[in-house]
Order: sequence, then structure tokens, then C-alpha cells
Amino acid sequence: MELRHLRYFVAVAEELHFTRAAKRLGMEQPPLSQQIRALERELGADLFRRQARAVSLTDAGRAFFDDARQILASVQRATDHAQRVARGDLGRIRVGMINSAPFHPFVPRVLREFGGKFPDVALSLDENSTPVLAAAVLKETVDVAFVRPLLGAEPGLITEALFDEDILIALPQGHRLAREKSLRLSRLKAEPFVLFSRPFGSGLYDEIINACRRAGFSPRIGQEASQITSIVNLVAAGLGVSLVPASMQQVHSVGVAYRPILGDAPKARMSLAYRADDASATVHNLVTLARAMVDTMALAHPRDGSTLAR
Amino acid sequence: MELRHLRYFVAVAEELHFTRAAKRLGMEQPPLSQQIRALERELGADLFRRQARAVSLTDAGRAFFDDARQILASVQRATDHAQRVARGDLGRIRVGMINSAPFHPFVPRVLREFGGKFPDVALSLDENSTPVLAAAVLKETVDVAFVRPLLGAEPGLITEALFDEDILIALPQGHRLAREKSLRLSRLKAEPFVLFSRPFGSGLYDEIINACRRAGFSPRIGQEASQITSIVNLVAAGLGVSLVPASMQQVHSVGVAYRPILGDAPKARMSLAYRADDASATVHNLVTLARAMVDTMALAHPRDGSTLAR
DNA sequence: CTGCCCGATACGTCCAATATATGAAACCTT
DNA sequence: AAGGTTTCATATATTGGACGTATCGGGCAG
Repeated sequence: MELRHLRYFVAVAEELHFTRAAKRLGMEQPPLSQQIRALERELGADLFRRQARAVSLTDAGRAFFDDARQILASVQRATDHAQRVARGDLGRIRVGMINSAPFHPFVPRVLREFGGKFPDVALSLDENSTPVLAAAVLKETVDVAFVRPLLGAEPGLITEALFDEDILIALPQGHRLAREKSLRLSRLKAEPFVLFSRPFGSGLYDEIINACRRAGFSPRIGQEASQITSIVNLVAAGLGVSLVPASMQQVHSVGVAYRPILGDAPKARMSLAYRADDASATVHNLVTLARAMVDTMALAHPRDGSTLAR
Repeated sequence: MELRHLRYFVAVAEELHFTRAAKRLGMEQPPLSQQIRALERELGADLFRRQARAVSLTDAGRAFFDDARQILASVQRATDHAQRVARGDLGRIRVGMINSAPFHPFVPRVLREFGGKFPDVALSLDENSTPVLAAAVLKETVDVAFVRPLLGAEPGLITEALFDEDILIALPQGHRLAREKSLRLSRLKAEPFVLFSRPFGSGLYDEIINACRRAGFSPRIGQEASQITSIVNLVAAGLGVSLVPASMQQVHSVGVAYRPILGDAPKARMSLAYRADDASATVHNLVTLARAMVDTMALAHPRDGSTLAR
């Protein structure tokens, strides 16, 4: 049995007239009659009663009619379905993001825009550190991730820079250095630092350490934390100073004073990571959308502490 | 798109290997590849990713896989479905029956047997008078009916005699004539009769009137009723005598005395009525079953007041 | 580098779906 | 009652497309 048989059968069942049905199907009547006969032979049951001037459905025909229409509708649905998935109009995307990402307006904005454009794509989120996210993308438990720089290149993983964000000095409120409007890095030489613990760290860690080195000192690590929010909390508690992405100003304005860096300053790069061999349209759509939004963001706020990285 | 494409696609999706799938489908690999390509072209979406040594499903392929399997299962179900309906294994039958039918053990027995043999055939019942049932069968609101004789033959309606049932004299308990064990019809000459009103009557009415005529009198109609149970009730109330099928003995043994007729006696014939052009297997099954049960009934109770009519 | 695995491509064959022509039955018209 | 019309079935020819055979080509392994 082929779908052709079902299409022909439904046409005849609807018209109850072979000649008219054939016309509607864009074919001649004899082959239509033949195909219906073949279908009946295969089923081992008559579907029509051919009376003198009236074609009517048998009981089996009536039963088969309902089923056949449903099947044809299912085929149509399956086709649409597959096409939508192929276009990325329908499906699922698992997005990873570094813990600091939600505080930069860009990331939530991209996700909101994506959700508006592709309402039938289920979006699931996973907040984590950059190395964990990179591994998750390669393991295919996450499709695309907003990450900070990796320590090294991962084969099969594309990390596409989106923008560079300024890094600010985070000081406990009331700290001696907080009286200044802006500071050179070297001023932090004697201060205890609150930073990522290395194994959890991203390339951002190296970026900061190197900037300190260039400023002539090696930061004294007082406290370690694995998440950016914890770092801000420790600074607020007066346990040390830190260097954090500008977008962290959004949190904890009480307890923490953020000051720009004078002179040679490190940058916090935000990148999009995804599998090099990922053919998924949803991922492609998200990446494309993010790229486009980076451009419009640059036009809208040319000097908001972020600069184009591409 | 044809079901062939879905079958091929499902095979490849299950094997993730064109050559193996082709073998499983009993064909060669090149035409299989071609058909899959054609399917992909028609959908406008790739279903497989052909890597060096590994075939895998794309997102669209995964979506289509689920749908395709369901469609193929639906086709199988529709086929089974139609075949079962054609065999009369599945469906519906609307059975009509004359009001007196439920009191003869035969009718409920046939229905019980039918329900046991064809549990997936929904059985609906309609109790009514013979002419109403005959009209209902022709109008196709009833498929088959247990009826008494019709006044005349109806074109397109087959009435197939099942058995003839004795007719008894129904007397009010304590009636003068109830002292007799059995009576000639002529003894009822002076009695007021309780009978069907003519328009509602079946051929049974004529049968009774004619038997009385043969016995030398025309029955004096005292009361009329449209249903056999009402007639028995009126007799029990002492409003007259009547002639009723023997199976009515089952009701109202108090209040009514039933006496056999001596000599020339009318018979109550039970027939099965159905449309001459009815091709329905359920109807055929019921009619065949009823015929067979008439035969076994005759063997089991050769002298129970019913005689074979065929 | 060579051999092998496996899907794609090229091309010929053949069947089956279709078209054309005609038949047959039933109903309508006159 | 005869002829015409409608409508589905049958007969036969045609053709397109599904399939098979042979071969290619890319990539991985040994």
C-alpha cells in the first residue's frame, strides 16, 4: 500500500464518483478505478459498493475513510514538522552561560529576542563556569554557551568573540582606595585579592594575573571563590579587593565600590561557544542573532564599557 | 511522498547504515540512497548526516523519525481495522425487535450469543411494532429486526421466517372458560376481545381474525392496545379475552390463565427482517447465527410450542 | 601508501501506473 | 421499446520511475 492509494481512496470517498474524483486528482478514470481495486484487493475487503448509478462506501470503507484521512493529515503534519525543525522554527536549544553573563544586559536580551522570534523552540539554561560549559558543549549536553576565554583552544569547539567588557576594580565600601575616582592597577599591589580558584578559573584569571604582572606585581590571593557573585560578596565583606567585569556593577552597589582602571587595563571578553560540526538550525539561528545584536548594541551604546571584539 | 519513502527512511534511521538497511528491506543500496535523497529533496530538509563512516540523524530527521513510525503504525491499524469491519468483527449493529420478542427465550439468547462471539460489535436495541420496525429497516435506522408477519411484502425488505410459535387463549383468572384444560376457538364467540388496534397491528392481527372467521365468528373487539404487554394487562384486569403467543406465559401468570387451542389454531410466526441490499457483515453474521440457533433450538426442544418455519 | 568500507553516481532494465479506447450495464428520454 | 447518456470496468499501449549492476570517490585503518 502506498499513500497514493489513500489519496485516491479519500478523493473517491469524498466525491462518491470515480470520474469526478479522477478529474480532481488530475488523472483519468480507469487508472483510478484500477488503483482502488488494487487497494481493495490488498485489504481483502471492498471499500465501495458500485451500484448502477451510485457509488457508496461499505462499512469497511467508512472505517477506512476516517483512518485514511487521519493518516494523510499526519503525513502533512510530519512534513511541516520536519521542515520547521530544519529551519530551526521548532525544537529545543540548551544554552549555557557563565555565571557573570546574566548581569550583562546583552545575554538576557539575546535570549528574550530569540524566544520572541522562535516561540516554539524550547530554551533551557545552564549556568556554570567556562571550562565546564566548554566540556558540556563538546559532550553535547549543551548546544551553545556564553563563555569567558578558555585557557587553550579545544578541538571541535568554536569560540566566537562577541564583545570585550571593561574590567573594574572592586573595593570594599569605605576602603582607603575607594576615595579615588579611578586607579592604576599598581595601587593594588599590597591588597589581598579575592579571585577565582585556578581549577575553576577561565582565561579571565590569566588575563587579570597578567595585567597585574604588567603593572609590576603579582597579586596576593587572600580568598578564592568559584563564582563571580561569591567574589563580589567577599569583597563586600571587606575580605579583599578584586577585578570584575563592569557589568557586575549591577549587583551589590551597597558594600562594594567599583572604580575604573587607569592605564593598561585587562578586558573581559564574552564569547559564544558551539560545536564546530553542529548543523542544528536552532544553534545557527541563535549565533546569528547574537552576532546581529552585537552590531546593533555597538551602534546604540558606542561607549558603554563594551567594545566590539569582532 | 509515498509510504515507501517512510518505510525506507525508518529502516535507515533504525540501522543508521544504508547498506544494512537495504539488505533488511530486500533491495540494493543505490536505490535506497536515491529514495532517501528524493525524500529529503521533497521535504527540503536533510534527514541524515552522512559522515565519513557514520550516518546519523539530523534534528529534522529525529523529528521525522517519530512521526514516520507513528504513521506506519497507523496504516497497519487502519488496515486491520478495515479488515475487521469487513469481517463483521468490529462495528455496530442496530437490532429492532417486536415487543413480544423479549419474552421468547430465543431472541435474548441470539443476542447474548452474538455479543459473546463479536465483543467489538456495539449492539443497540429498539423495541417497537412490526410495521414501524420494517420502516426503520428500510430507512436504515435499524439494521435487522425480529418481527411478526407484515401485512404485505415490502420491496427491498427480506423477511425470513425463523419459527412458528403456538398461540394460546388468554383468559382472566377465574373466567368461566378457564375451567377447561383446552378450548376450541369457537367457544370465544361471545367473549369481548382485547386485541391490537389495527393501524399498529402486524400480520398477526389478520392471522387471529382469520382463525376466528374459520371458527365461525368475528371477534367482538372490546379493548384495543398497541403493545402485547398491555393486552395481557387488560386481560388480567378482566376486560376481555385474547389470543397471544405462547411465550407470553412468562408474564403475568397471576391474573391470566393461558389455555391451548383445540383444533384449527393460528400460529405466531417470528421472522428476521433486513434490507435485501444490505452487504454489512455484522448483519450477515447475526442472520446466520439466528438461523443456526433455530436449528439447534429445534433439536433441543422439539415440542416446546415452537415449530420450524423454514 | 594501499586497501577497504560505504555512500554517491551513472546507466540500463523492467514493471507498474497511467492514458486511450472500448465495453457493459443501468437509467432516462422520447 | 429503442436509442441515448451516464458511469464504472476492461483491454491494450505507453512511459516514467523504481530498481539493479557497475563504478566512483572520500576517508579511515593498517
